Amino acid sequence: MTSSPLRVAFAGTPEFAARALAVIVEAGYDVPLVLTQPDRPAGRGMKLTPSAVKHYALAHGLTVDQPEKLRSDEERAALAACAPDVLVVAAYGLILPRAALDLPRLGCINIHASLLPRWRGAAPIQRAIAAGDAETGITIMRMEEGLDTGPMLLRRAIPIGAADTASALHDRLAALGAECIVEILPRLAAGASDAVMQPQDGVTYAAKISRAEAAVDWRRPAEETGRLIRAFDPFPGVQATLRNTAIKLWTATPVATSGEPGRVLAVSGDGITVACGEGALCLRQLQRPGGRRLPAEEFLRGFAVCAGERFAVTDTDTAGA
RNA sequence: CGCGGGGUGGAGCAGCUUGGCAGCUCGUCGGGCUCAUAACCCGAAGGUCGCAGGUUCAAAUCCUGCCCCCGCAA
Repeated sequence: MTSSPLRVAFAGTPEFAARALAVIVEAGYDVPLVLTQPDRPAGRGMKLTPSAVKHYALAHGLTVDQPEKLRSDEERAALAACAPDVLVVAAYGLILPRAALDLPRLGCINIHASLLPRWRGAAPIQRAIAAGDAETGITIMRMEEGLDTGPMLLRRAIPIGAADTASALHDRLAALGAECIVEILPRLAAGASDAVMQPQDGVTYAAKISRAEAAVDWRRPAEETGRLIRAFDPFPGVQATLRNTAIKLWTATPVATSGEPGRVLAVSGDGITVACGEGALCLRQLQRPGGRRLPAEEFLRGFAVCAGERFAVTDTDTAGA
């Protein structure tokens, strides 16, 4: 793109990373190698499925390497051989050992979907929504051996809307991350060294989403559960149990009434109002096993719910049976 | 061959096990009633029962193949 086009190797796996790769390619950089995770069994039937990054790379004639890890010289051979100026890493899912970090002439930089040092780690988008953060953003940083601890090159914030789901926020952050990476590459090529150390205060970690978190706890405040539902949309979804049937909750808005946690307070085409530990949630979009997400009105046609019924409050609570 | 549910008027579902008139709730349209009123009553329209083949006097239902959607799991 300039007199000395950068050789930009890329490492990433899901859709978030694919967006960044796309703009790097479109910006005209020489991308000699794309690293992505090995094809994994995924989806129904557990068919071996290539990552979003691999999909893009192959469609654009890029060279792809899919090592299990990057610990051995052999696994790093392709990366070493392509002699990149810089390695851009985005949601790759593999630890880069020092030997890998030292390979590119200008080092490795990472696109992270949070305002570091808040939400270092695997699930920054979901954690930011679940915690009720007013804003989040993208941080481009130089990579070190620590988990998302490197000095920051660029940091850009966006607001989190009151109705934002992880899906919606992911898309905006992916676009922002893509913007940021093509903004920073020329500066890096010009020898910029204006990286800022991350502050020691305000460090939090965004743990991976665990299965257990997907079960709704009606004893929690309605506001908190409402945020969790948005944070876990589309994956893994927040699950409730009524009459022994697993029901996923997709859209829910906190309302001011209250009652015994799990108790159905009101039912209308507008939604199903369920009491929480603090306040209540009006469930507006639900899904039962084998079914699609449905607006409350349509859901109720196939699964009648009456005021006074009670959702199971814990895993061992059979009241919802 | 990871496990499982499903495709039936516009929407959501039942019917399939044990083959025998296409059913329910909602919506739509027409009429009635007139403070149960986001109600009630009467009537009507609207469906190649996912696709293709097979068995049968007869298939939404049983058999075979295919397409599509979804839950679990990862």
